[in-house]
Amino acid sequence: MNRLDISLIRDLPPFVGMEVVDLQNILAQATAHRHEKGTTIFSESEKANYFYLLLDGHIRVVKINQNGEQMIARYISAGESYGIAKAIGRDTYPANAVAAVDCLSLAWPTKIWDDIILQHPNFATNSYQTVGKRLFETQERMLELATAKVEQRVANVILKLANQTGKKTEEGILIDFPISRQDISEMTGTTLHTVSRLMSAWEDKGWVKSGRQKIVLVEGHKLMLVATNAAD
Amino acid sequence: MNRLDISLIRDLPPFVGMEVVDLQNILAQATAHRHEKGTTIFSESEKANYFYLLLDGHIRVVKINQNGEQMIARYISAGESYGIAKAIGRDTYPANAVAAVDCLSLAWPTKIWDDIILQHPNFATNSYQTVGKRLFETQERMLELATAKVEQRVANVILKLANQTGKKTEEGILIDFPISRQDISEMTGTTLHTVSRLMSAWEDKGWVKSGRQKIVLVEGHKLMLVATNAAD
DNA sequence: TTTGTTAGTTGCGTTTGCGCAAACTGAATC
DNA sequence: GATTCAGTTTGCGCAAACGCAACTAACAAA
Repeated sequence: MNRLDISLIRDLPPFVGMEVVDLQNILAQATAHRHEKGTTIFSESEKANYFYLLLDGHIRVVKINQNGEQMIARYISAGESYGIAKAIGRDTYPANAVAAVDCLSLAWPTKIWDDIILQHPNFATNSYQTVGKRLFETQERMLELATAKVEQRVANVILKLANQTGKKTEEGILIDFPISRQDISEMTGTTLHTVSRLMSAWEDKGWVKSGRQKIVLVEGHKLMLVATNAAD
Repeated sequence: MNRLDISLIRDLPPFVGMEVVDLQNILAQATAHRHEKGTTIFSESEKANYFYLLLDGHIRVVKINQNGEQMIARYISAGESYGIAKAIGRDTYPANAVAAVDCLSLAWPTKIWDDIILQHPNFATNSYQTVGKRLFETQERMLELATAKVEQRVANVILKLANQTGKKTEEGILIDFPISRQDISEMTGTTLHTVSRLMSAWEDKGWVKSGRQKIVLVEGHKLMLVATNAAD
C-alpha cells in the first residue's frame, strides 16, 4: 500500500489544527479507494464497516422505497465525509451511496471511529456539526417539498447545485458533473417529463442552457424569482 | 426553587447507568418550566440559551417558510430531549417549538452542555443517537413526501401517531393529544380540506372515529393497506 | 341562554402535474 | 457509416388534489 501524504487532508475542516503526528497516525489507518462512475459504494441497512472521506468526485446519496422509486437525499462533494454511521449512532448505513463520477475516497474501518473521536475532539465536533447541518438541510428541503410548487423546487435545486459545484464558463455557471432530468426529478419529487418541460421553457427564455446531462445557469436571478414564487 | 427528585430522570435513556451523585449534580443545574398549551417555547434562529427535556406533554416542532406556510417537522413526547442545538453544532434553534398541550420540561443552560457531554459519555452518545434518529426519520419522511400519494401519507401519519402516542380505549387506539385536520395536513404537505375528505371517507367505512381535534384508530390494518399503496 | 369562535364538512370548478406514447438527438460501439 | 442506446422532448388526455365558498357542529365566553 502507498504512503498517503498528509497534504491530502491537512486543510480539510475535520482535520484543521491537528498535529502532524496525529495526521500521519490517522492517515496510516486509512486506505484509498477508487469508485468508478455509477458504482454503488454502499447500500442502505448494510453493515457500516467503513466510513469515508471524499477526496475527489461527486457522490449521490439515494433512498429507495418499496416500489423502487427513489429520491436523491443529497450530493457529497470533495472534502466531505460520508458513511459516518457511528456519528448518528447506527451500525448500518442509512442510505445508498453511488458514485456520480469517478471518485477517490479515503476509508477507515468503522471500528476505529470511537478511538478517533476520543483522541481528536476537533474531528468529533466537526462530525456532529456535519450531521447537524444535514439534518437542518433535510428539514428545509422537506418544508419546501411540502409547501412549494414543482416549478419553484426545480429552480431551487438548480440554483443550489450551481452554487455548490458550479464552474464559471463563458456561457454561465456550469454544474460540474453529469446530471440528468431524471436526477433533477428525483431531487424534487417530480417526474423527468415535468423537469424537461420546465427546463425547455427556461431554455427558450435564455435563462439556462442545457444538453445531455449538462446544465448551465445563464440568468441566475431569473431562476431566483421563480424559486421565490414570483407568481404573486 | 424546589429540589427536583432524581426519580424524574433516572430511568430515561440519556441518564441510565448514571451514578446518583451525577444525577443529583445534573438535576441541581436544571430548572423546571411549565409551558401552557399553545405557547411558543422557542423560535427558529433564536439564540439557543437552553436545552430541554420534556417530562410531560407533547411538543410540536414546526418550520415556517417566507409565505407563512408551515410544516410540522415532528412531535416530541415525554422523555425526549429537545432544543439541543449544541448537539448539531449550532448556537441557534433550528425550528420552532410549540406546546401542543400543557407541558412540563426541565431546562439547562446551553453553556453547560459541553461540560455535561464531557463528563457523561452516555449522555453524549444518547444525544447524538437522538439526532441521528431524527435525521433518518426526516429523510424517510422526505422520501415518502416525494414518492407517495396524499392518501398514503395521511394514512401513514395517523398510524405513526397512534403507534407512538396511542392510548387503548374501547373504541380503538386514541391519539393522546388534541390534533386537528390542519395539523395532519401540515405533517403531510396537503390541505386541511383534503385531510377532512379522506378522514370522512374512512369514518364512513368504520376505519377511524374522529371528532374535534380527536382521532381514534379503529381498524389499523385497513389504514395499513392504504399506506402501503393497496391501489395496485 | 346567547353569542362568538374555532374546527370540521362538503360541493363544485379549476389547475397542476402526471402518465402514456411517440418521436427525436447525440454519443458510443461495432 | 450503420446501429444501438440512453437521455430528452413534446403532444394529448386525465386524475388527483387544490382553492373557494358556503354551511354545520362543537365548544367557550359573556
